[in-house]
Amino acid sequence: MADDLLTVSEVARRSGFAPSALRYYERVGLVDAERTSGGQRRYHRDVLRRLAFIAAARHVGLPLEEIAEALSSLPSERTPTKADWAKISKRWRSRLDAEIAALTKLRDGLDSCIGCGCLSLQRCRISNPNDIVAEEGTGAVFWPEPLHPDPAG
Amino acid sequence: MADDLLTVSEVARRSGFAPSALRYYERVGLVDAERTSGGQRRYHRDVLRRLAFIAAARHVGLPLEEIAEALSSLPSERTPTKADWAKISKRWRSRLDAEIAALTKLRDGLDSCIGCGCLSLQRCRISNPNDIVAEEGTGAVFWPEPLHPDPAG
DNA sequence: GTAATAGTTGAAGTCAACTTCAAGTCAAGA
DNA sequence: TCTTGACTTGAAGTTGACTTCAACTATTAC
Repeated sequence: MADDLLTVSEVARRSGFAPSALRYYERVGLVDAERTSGGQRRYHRDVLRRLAFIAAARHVGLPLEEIAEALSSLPSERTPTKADWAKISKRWRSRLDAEIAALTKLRDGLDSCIGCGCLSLQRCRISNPNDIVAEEGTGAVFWPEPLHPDPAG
Repeated sequence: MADDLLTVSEVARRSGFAPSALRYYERVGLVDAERTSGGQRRYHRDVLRRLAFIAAARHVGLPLEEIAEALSSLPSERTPTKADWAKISKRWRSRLDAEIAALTKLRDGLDSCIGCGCLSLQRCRISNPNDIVAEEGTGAVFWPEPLHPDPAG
């Protein structure tokens, strides 16, 4: 432990992820680790930053695949620099902005729907996603785009 | 079809949900339907409003269970009134506000984390959820509360 | 050296939210 | 009446993100 590498339980404790999750993340390529001669994992400190990023993204419901894609822009050999992280930050800002916008739209739409008393299903934005346009045969929907993946695949 | 009840395919078309999803929602108690003498489903128009609400909530990643709980405050027999929906709207406003706040915090935290150059893992909010407090033995995390369910149950 | 604790693997299980399938039944128009 | 398309069911399959298990091996403290 005088070494600056971390054991799996230490990483688990400090990242908040279960060891089984860490192994899973390694399997799918989200993080990696060195091995001792005996085959046990030893993590670089950098992994904590990666895991914090993963936790943040998971927390708001983003799928691992998307997270992996973002992280793939980080260099694997050297410790990522500020510029490396800035690139991810920039890309994610618009992603998060979109999510925030969708939620705001839902919240305000819900409010205005109730507030305006338009319970007739005729022109209410929230209560009438496909209904009006159904006559026109379009599949157009009120929502901007699917922000979360279809859980059923 | 002169009747004011809707067939499953019509509801599917107008709500955007697949028939199999509608059956599933019925099984778990999110929607209900009458039956013809032959056992086929016939939906009241009200179901479209319910389904629009479900679609909206699913769209932003909320789990069916939470949606079911919200909908359970609606009367099952009579058509829900403005006041009924207002109750849901009110409860959900704070839920959505929390979600929006979390995303905003993440977005701004990500920005400031990169912006401030604090890549030392010492005091960066986003990069350091558990790490600092780990020494104090707390499991405290930067994030306000889990907004999305653990996919692994 | 030895016990206790921590770690390893692969396979299988779990959960939500559905979809797909097979085998059949219903409803509506010509 | 009869055919065609819509509908029914229960059971099993799917996906993502893990967890749990069993059987075993490493590391560490004493």
